[in-house]
Amino acid sequence: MTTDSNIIPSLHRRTPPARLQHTPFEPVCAIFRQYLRGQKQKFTPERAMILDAVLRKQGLFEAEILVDDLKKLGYRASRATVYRTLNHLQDAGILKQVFFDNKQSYFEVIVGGQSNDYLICIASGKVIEFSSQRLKKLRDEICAEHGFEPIGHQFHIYGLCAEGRCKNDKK
Amino acid sequence: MTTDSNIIPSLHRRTPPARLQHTPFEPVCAIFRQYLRGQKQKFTPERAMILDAVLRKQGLFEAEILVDDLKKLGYRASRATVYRTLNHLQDAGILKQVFFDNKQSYFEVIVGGQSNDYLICIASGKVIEFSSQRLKKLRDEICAEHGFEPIGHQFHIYGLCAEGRCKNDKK
DNA sequence: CTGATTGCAAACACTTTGCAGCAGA
DNA sequence: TCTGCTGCAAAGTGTTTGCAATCAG
Repeated sequence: MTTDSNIIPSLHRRTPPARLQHTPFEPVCAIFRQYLRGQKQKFTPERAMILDAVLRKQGLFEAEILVDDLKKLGYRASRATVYRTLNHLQDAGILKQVFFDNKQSYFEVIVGGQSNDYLICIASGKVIEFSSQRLKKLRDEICAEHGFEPIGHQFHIYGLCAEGRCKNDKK
Repeated sequence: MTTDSNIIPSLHRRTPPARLQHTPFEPVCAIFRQYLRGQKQKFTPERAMILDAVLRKQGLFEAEILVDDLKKLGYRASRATVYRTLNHLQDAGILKQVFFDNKQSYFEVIVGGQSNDYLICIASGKVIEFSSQRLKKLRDEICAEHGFEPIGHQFHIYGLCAEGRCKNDKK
């Protein structure tokens, strides 16, 4: 009860330095553990570390960035494990995968299942997140018209932000 | 004026069989030629064949499928040329690239710049296209609120279609 | 103790690129 | 003729997978 070992599995695997110094996360951790239990899967230190790193992110992030983040945090987890865990977190309903381009995909913490929408500036690359009740309502109406049961959605608007408009004046 | 050679460049390049048997397309061809002219690029037989194949598609299609289509049509164009031409068609405003997953991207003829939206069944894989004026209006309102100038958008709703709902009853 | 998990590196699949030869304008 | 285009195959990239060693429950 004194160490965090009752929450986080012992973190000694093949490499020593990796270590979670704190109780990594709040109720999300519980969600993940419950999900894993249901799948007869294990809550390993690697998974704990990855979840911790994920929960530090704001908005969208790439898998590769997360790999770097882990290194910077002093955690150790192979690229393969990161990818595998991201998929699990998605299945657990904690993350959502988002597609913008054909190079890579992005992830976003959703936890509750809320979905965010984006304005993406094609000039500056800036991504503005927004959330709209009207959009959700419209979505449900459209689904109803098509006998479709919505689970999630993504709404990406491509264009120019104020800044991008300036940068792009040549065009 | 009797042969189509005044529209389509001679189709003899390295391999003989490839040949466009007909005037391949309507005004879209003109759009593409004009675009190419503006870019000091050439309207080659390969590009004509690819445009022809593209205009036969309905809805979304993958680049790889198009490569196959070309073979089936008796046209010959290397994979590289197909990919390069798809990019040009996109720049010309004839095609739009769409991202659903991290495996590949999809294309869709837009020609006018209209954008379609999709209901995607996560169980059956079915994709229902729809178009909504209300959505476009809402989009513009949202952009206005954020000082954003919209150029295009994609709206993907994930969920279960009637058929998918049945298939998915186990869940 | 035993099945699940990890790390590594090889495998993958889609897409892009370098280059030498060919061809549209 | 002079750019620009094509095909080929090699290179790129993000992601997945096979496998032996290792660990969580």
